[in-house]
Amino acid sequence: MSSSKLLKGSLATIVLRLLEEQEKMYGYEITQKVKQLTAGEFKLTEGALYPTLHKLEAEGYLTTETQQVDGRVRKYYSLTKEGNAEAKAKVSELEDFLVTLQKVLNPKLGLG
Amino acid sequence: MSSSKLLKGSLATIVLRLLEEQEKMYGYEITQKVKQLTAGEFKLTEGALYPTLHKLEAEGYLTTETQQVDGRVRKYYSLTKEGNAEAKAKVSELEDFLVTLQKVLNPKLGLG
DNA sequence: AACACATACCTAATTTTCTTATGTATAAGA
DNA sequence: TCTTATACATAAGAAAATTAGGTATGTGTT
Repeated sequence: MSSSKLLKGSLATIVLRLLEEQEKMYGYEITQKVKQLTAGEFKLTEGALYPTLHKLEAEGYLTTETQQVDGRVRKYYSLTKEGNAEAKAKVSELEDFLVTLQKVLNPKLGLG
Repeated sequence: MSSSKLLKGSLATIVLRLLEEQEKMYGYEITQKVKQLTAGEFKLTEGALYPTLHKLEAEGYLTTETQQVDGRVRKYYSLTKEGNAEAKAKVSELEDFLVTLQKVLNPKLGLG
């Protein structure tokens, strides 16, 4: 994920989250979805995305099926049962993290 | 920073932010402050912190002064003028990032 | 036809940033 | 004396990105 090099470590969570929303997605589609959702602020690079997808598949969180569309191959990813649980866990973990981060960035809010 | 291995890339921002709040801090103090602010959820390790402090100093964002307290050395860090600007910039950048991240994690809120 | 651009996949080298594991040294408390 | 806390530091390795390439098809433009 590019454009600010922040939040390294959240890409897998983002992918899992998107697949919760949308049953099946292919790699390129994911890059476009992120671009669209963030108005171009996150530019998910392929060098980051594909290895992440492969890793999630290897870990048993995603399954794939390949389709031919207009002569081009699309590899659709979807959540396995374990992937569904992992998605919930990871998103929850990330949200907790963001709340905690706010406590550091904005100490006064948390301590009165 | 430990305990969830998330948000790699935000440590420098956190350090700069804390030094905005408190004029002078030394390394160990920063680890304890983060621990306290996050109720132990973030465990800032020394292996991550010290190199970050050294880097920020090398970049001209921090200056140091050493003090002897109870026979132990403390190396106090404070923001330079450039460090002050960098702190504002980095915190702002991180906050923007978090807002954008929410759009991905919670698409429905952003798109109606 | 030639060319650029979008679609669609992929990997490898490098860099950044962390974790883990050490090492040094002093002070305080059991 | 031994452990824990304070206080600094570095080095090896892992994780996760960036950067930079590679292959291939379709579409639109000149």
